Amino acid sequence: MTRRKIETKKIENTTARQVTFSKRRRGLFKKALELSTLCDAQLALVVFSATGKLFDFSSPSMQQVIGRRQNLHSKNLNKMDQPSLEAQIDNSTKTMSSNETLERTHGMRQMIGEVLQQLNVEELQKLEELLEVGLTSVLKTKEEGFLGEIGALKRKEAQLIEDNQRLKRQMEKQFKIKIHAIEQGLSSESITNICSSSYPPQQQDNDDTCLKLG
Amino acid sequence: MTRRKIETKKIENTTARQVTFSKRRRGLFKKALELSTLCDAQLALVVFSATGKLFDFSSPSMQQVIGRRQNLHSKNLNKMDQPSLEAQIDNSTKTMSSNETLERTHGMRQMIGEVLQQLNVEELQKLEELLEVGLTSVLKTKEEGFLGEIGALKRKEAQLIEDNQRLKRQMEKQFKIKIHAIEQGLSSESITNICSSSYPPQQQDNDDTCLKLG
DNA sequence: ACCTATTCATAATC
DNA sequence: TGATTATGAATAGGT
Repeated sequence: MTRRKIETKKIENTTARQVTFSKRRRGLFKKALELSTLCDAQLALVVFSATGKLFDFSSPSMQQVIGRRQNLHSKNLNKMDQPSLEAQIDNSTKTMSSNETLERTHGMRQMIGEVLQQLNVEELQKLEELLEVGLTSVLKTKEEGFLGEIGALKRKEAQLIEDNQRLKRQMEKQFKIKIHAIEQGLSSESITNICSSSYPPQQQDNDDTCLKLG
Repeated sequence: MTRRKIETKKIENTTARQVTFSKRRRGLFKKALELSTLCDAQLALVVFSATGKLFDFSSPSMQQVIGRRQNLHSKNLNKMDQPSLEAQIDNSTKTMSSNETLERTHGMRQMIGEVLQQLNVEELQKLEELLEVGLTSVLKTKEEGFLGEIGALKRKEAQLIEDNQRLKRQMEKQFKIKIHAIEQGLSSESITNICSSSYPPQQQDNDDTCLKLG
């Protein structure tokens, strides 16, 4: 917002967008740090660039800030319908007689959210087995589905990138041929069978495109 | 940063701190929104004021952004080796700044074994249910993360398709220019049917693009 | 909540 | 990338 005002809309030019992203990201993280420092606030900031790179900052730990928010959130949900995690633990503690145990269990309640957040897939699966919960196969299936979709999209992306590069190379060739033809004073052979083309998919999966000339 | 520069340190005066918090919080959220809009970035911002009030913003959903980050995180952890649950808790403890939380978490870790020993069957069953609920919520977060990743890939794909189309249009222009140049020196018959296209589908999804020249 | 005097952030440019 | 700079924004201190 300086040499000229800019409207708050997606920047279409890719390189300009990346440059702006870098600059503004730095600015944003600086401001975030300042806010948390100056005002003693807890803060978590997570940013994914359009290219998929991760940037984050938090104070104190990401787990704590995110966890704190999720606790609040589940409390609010609790007011409405189903009993929250919290309520369930409270309920389970009612049967305990010893204050000591009660307090410990209270601590466990807080711990559960934080610890579970940190488990990776393997450990979650181990825990599931340990608890003899029968969810594993279902969840695995679901997860595999996501992984499959992501894999497919990535392959598609790779193909499109390849196509882009090919198109660019072809454009270069076209230029050269054109220049050559013009320089040579245009012999007819030079353009015989000059074109056979097929194009990458446009919308769904396959879409053939033919250049109409003349 | 205006009538006078301010040093980046906690503002001791309470009211001044609150005023600054309000002003800067607005600024920060505005910048965050701008970054996500201008640069097509995924972004999550969570702020707790010193008084405990929550402010947040995210694009797309908080679950998607946070989940995407956590998926990445556990992916990275998996690349190295399999840190035990214990090791992860130790590790996470290191990142915590608050002594209170640190001690609490430490205590909780020790507690796991002890408490579990003391629980009766009924309590164990309740804990089991509880953990199941916790697991479900964590896995939900994980799923949301996949959705975030899928969304990002789809945008990327759309962008690439757009680029492809633009390149195609440019190529078409080049052909026309070239043909025009040629027409000026050649009979029109010589360029009749100059273009024949073939579309050999190569893979499953995407056609290859190939111009045969000269 | 509103007002500036300043400092800061950053779009355009190279 | 990394600098430079002109300019628009954010905001500290004051009312």
